[in-house]
Amino acid sequence: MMAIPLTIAGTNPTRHPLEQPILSISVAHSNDGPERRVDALGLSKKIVDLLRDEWGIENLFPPQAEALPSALAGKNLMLTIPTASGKSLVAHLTIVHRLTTDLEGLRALYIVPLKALATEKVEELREIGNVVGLRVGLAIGDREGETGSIEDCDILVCTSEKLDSLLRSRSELLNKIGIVVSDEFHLLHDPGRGPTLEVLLSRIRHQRPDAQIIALSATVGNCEKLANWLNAELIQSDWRPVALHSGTLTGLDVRIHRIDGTGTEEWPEPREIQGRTTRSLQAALDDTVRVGGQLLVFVNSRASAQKEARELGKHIRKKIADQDPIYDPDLSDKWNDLADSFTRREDTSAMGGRLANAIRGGAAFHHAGLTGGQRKKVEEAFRKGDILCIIATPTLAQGVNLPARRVVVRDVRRWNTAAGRTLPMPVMEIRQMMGRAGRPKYDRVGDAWLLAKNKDEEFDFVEQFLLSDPEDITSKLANPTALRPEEDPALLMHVLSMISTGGMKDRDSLDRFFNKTFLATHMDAEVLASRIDEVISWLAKNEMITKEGESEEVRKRILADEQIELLTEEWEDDLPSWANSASSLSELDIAKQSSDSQPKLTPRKGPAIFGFKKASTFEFEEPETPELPTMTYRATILGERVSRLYLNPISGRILKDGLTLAMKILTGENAQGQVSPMSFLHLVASTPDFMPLWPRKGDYDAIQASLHGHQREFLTDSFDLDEENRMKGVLVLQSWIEESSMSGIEEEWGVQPGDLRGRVELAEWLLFAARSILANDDELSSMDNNAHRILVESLDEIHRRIRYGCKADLLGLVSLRGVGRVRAREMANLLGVSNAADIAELTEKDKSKLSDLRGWSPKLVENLMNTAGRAIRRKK
DNA sequence: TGGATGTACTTATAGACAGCATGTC
DNA sequence: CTATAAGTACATCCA
Repeated sequence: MMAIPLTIAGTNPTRHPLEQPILSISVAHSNDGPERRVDALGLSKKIVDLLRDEWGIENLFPPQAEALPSALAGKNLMLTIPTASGKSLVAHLTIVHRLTTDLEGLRALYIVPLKALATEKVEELREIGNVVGLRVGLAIGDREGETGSIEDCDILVCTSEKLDSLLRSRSELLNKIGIVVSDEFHLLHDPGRGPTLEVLLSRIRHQRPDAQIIALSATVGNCEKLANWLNAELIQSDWRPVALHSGTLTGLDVRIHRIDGTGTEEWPEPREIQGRTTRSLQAALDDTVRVGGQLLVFVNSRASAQKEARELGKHIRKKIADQDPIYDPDLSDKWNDLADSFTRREDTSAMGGRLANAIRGGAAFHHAGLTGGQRKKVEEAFRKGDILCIIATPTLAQGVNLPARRVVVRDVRRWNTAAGRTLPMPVMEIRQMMGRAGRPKYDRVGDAWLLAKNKDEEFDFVEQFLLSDPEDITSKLANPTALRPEEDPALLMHVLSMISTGGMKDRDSLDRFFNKTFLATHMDAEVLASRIDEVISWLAKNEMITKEGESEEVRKRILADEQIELLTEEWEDDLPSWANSASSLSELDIAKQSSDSQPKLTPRKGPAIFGFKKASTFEFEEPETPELPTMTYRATILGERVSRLYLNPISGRILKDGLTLAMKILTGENAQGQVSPMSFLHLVASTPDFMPLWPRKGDYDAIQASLHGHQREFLTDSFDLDEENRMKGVLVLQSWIEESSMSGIEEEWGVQPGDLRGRVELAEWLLFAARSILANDDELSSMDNNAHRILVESLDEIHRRIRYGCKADLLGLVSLRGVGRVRAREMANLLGVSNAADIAELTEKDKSKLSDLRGWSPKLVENLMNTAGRAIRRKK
């Protein structure tokens, strides 16, 4: 039962200039489709009651009605329907129903791409899980939630990376998994993060072939292919509970070119909104507020978001001052209160000030330069209807659910650093932004307009973004243009993880595993095999794994599997089903076997036989011969550490080399070098897991000076083209641990609060990783036990300094609850205290001195002394 | 006089996952 | 490799 969306795309014969819109109506479902009543699905009464009484749901939307019977029956499912049309309800109901009936005692995984989404899903699932006694746990990077919740819960909501990471130390986590939901499944396409999801799903299906998979995805070009890979029934629909009128805004002219909805909508006439032609956004805002709605504007840079927010805020203030009836003057007070909350003492960033300014006019901007807290406040204010408009970068579209009556997409192109120019954004992303228009339960229809400069551009936009299909999704697990294994970090990372903690310790197993990934559906098997060989050889050369020789046991297994294969003739299938995967061989495997007792390799043909071509600047290596299928591997201590720390193996290598050099410096073997906090910051900033910062024109002098002045302290000599960008990161982190204020760093380096926060977190993670690699390395500790101990302690110290953003003398204070870098410094300066014991023994005079400080109440001082007292007792 | 508008030139470019163990100002 | 818009400094216009 597959819903094929019917798209009527009629075009005007005189298409240009566009006097009439190009028509495209999507109608996906008729009303006499599958049963739509919730109480007819056989769900438990408790669930039906909750849906009716708490969530107000008695009837399903057509796509839900279509998907649920299969889902409840346990079939794999791929759902590609627009956001806000109730995808997750299908997943939620399937989970709670099956876990309380046929899958009782088993568990469910709900995989999402963003931490914020994880939190949102946990809340939804808890509500429904509570009524049937299912516990919901959360596993994301910064918070393990309630202790033990990962083991104890029935439903685990997690980010893909966190789950991948958890499986490296607790693979038994999968043992009781009965259902896996993969939300925002189209992210498989993302070069940075898609491979993790791909490997994760492959691994789950390998280990739990019977587990039900539910993939929730935005509309993509090749959804059949993806569904096929997942062995899933495809349900595809453009149906939306709130109709989406997508069109263009050219000057003041609004034309709708596409409607997605229930299929019963009327076609709106082209119209002209009121305002000035050169101020389209202001006109759009006025028009939106006039009908009582809110506006969401998408732009392609942070600066643009801030500028438009500033100007729209100013526009609104002016309208209110002019007593324009569109704008309610009473809102101003609310806006001022909200704005004040962004400029309190603790929040004195230039960014907070700009945000507050815009908010005084009822508009706000939203992008990743804001801190998590600032972003959340903006989202909250918009959701409550307190502010009228958000101008955002595209993040907002793929994050938490934040719909608006109307969306205007101002920019459809985006700067691409790799290409060095702007590129049109993917159709899918544009559609996701536009899809934010229309609030369920409040709006009958949502409008989404692409802002065009003229008719020409309007015509292009319609063709390119409104009427064309979204792009195909391809695997990013291997980089087709890579020349060296280093250019395939995803493959490096996941091959290492398979060997080290994934239980695949021979070449044949690896081959089988990767033959079942999505990558294998569109990469030549021989190319893939030689890529894996190259990666294995890199890992061996870099001391992450060792080759343990050929295994007779593996040889027997291969032969046995071949027998089964021949008997069942499964190999005729292009895509053998996962249930049989454990005993099926691809044609390649068979070709590699010979009939005599010892399996021998047949050399692979074709240009890819030597895999990565070596760039001439790198040392020439002997041509690689393909690995024997029976070759076995073992992870080294370093390899295992790197895998568990979730590091890119290249980062692991850089850290290990840097630490080795540091040891040599400490033992005197290397007399030129020096080890300082800068050494460690530079080391972690040199890894590919660290994200550099873009220097501004004026930063280069300071960066160059440091690059030369601190040369002796560097533990790694990366010849990276972006070493200046990395050095900027180092200098910003340096300012942070020297206790520069947020606004100071912002001023000096042009780094926004969210960016600083991000780099601090990265450095914290990588310093921890460095410490962990060092502490577990026998080779290094045997060089000199004392030097080793000193080095571990220095890494510890710099790790804590980064975490708290302070100099070393405050570390005894900031470890106390309620004390951060600012309070610690104030106390140290005023009273000369340096640890919990000092604080516990404050005299009355000290206490009153402290209370006199701005922001210090007597109550705060009292609490602090109690905390210090408890900390001391705990130590004893 | 102050705000809005225009011109020529320079400058900058979206985002966010991972360890570990508990709490900022 | 074919961009685009914000920011800056300064000029001009208008109520």
